[in-house]
Amino acid sequence: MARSKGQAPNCFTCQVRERTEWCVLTEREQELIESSKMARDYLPGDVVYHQGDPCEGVFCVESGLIGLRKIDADGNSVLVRLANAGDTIGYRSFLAGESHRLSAEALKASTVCYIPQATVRAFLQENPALGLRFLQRTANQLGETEDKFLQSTSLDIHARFAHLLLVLKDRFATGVNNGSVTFELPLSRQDMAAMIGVRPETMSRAIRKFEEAGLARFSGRTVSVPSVESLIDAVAIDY
Amino acid sequence: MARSKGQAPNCFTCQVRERTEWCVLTEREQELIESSKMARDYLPGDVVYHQGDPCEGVFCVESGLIGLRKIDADGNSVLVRLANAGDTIGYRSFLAGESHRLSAEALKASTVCYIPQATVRAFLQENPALGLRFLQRTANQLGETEDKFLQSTSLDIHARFAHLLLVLKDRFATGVNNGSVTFELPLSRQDMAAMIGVRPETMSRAIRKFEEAGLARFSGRTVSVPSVESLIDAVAIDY
DNA sequence: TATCGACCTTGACCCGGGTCAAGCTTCGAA
DNA sequence: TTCGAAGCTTGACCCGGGTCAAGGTCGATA
Repeated sequence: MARSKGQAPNCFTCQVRERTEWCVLTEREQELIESSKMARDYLPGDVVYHQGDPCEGVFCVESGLIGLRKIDADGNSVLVRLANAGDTIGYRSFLAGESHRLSAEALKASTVCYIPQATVRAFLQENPALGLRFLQRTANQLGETEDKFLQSTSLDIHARFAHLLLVLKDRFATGVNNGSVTFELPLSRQDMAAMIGVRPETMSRAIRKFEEAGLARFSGRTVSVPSVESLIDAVAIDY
Repeated sequence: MARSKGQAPNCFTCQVRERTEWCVLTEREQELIESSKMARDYLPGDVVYHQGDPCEGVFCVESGLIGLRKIDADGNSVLVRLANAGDTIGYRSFLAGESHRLSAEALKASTVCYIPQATVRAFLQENPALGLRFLQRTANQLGETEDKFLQSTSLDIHARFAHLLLVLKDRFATGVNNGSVTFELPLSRQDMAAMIGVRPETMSRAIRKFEEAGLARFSGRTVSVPSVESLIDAVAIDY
């Protein structure tokens, strides 16, 4: 499981602070966070929190990659969202005043800071800007999630898969060479399958189709997309 | 289309004020809203705003029922959410700083107040409590929408339909007589079909199945559910 | 009162993708 | 170095629900 880190990371030197919701805090408030937060390292597979756990604070990903997943009664796990460095997680449940609806699990080795409930609550009360940043973030995610729902009923599997690849590309591709991209998937096939709402068998078949169509090449977790344009077309066009 | 109302409603006498996010405003702030807002009446079918319209403020439903729908490229319309008296709508796009992603249309005769952008923006900046209320609301909806997505891939049509009926019952049923409920649907079959992600033909067949199974009786837009228990079972059990 | 257009229902057909079963690959542990 | 478990792939089969087409119902308008 997770271990405490040798040298604790520090919010002032945190590489991603500028890109988080917390950047609107004053110097004094940042000091407060610094003194109340706790940082830990997680290895792939380590769990940050379990769905159903009471929500006692929020977590800020300093580095690595965290997967948020829902596990249903039959044990099927669905990857709902990915959290990069800079993302704050667990805040939805915190804000809604519920226990965690999702589990958070490290997909890559990660460092995550824990910020206790009382600290967050106090900041939200006194600094409207922080709440507004979270409000904006939550509103955006709500829109995205609504779209995802609409897509799941209106688009067929191939379109959804193409869309997923485009999203993953934006997130994980380092560079593009005249339309062609290669990147490393941080996900198992099963997770990808669940993300677009299909069975693993169907995911396999979709991958084969994409290879045959020349839309993408898959080798283990490495994907290369010769033409991003074609992928974009595949979202819309039924072939 | 919409007409101005003879006697403008007033936020102080507004029947639903206590149940809205706005109830955290101070007396002075409520006066400000009162002076900057505009109320209108809408008849069924009237449009409050269209998807794609720039978002220039938020709307608060004083009475009636508003449907929020998404219309895709092929003209298919999907009812995404219902807004009762007391609900504020258009705030998601406002908060995310986008144009409206959905259209709002009166399903029953309704009175809706318009609160301009500048007013809302000012309140959010100065009164953290208002932002927190919206934050809580948005966080809840995000959770619900995520669940809806998960259900759309894990539950079959009958389970989803049963679930929809339970939700509509909670919203529109006036009373329950020892397990049996009768209520009036404010929706067309097409809208119900779109809500659970199926075609109208499939909705028809599902209705027939439910009648045959004795789960519910449909007559026009009137539904009666002899046993709420059985409906709840139908969500989980595959029959 | 007749007509038109939405909306709803029903039947027939078909296909996308779920299910089941078998074999393969990979990787970690003994 | 082998073993076993988990994950991935492939094939065969089948069924839920989409699609197409043909009425039916109802309310609004002339």
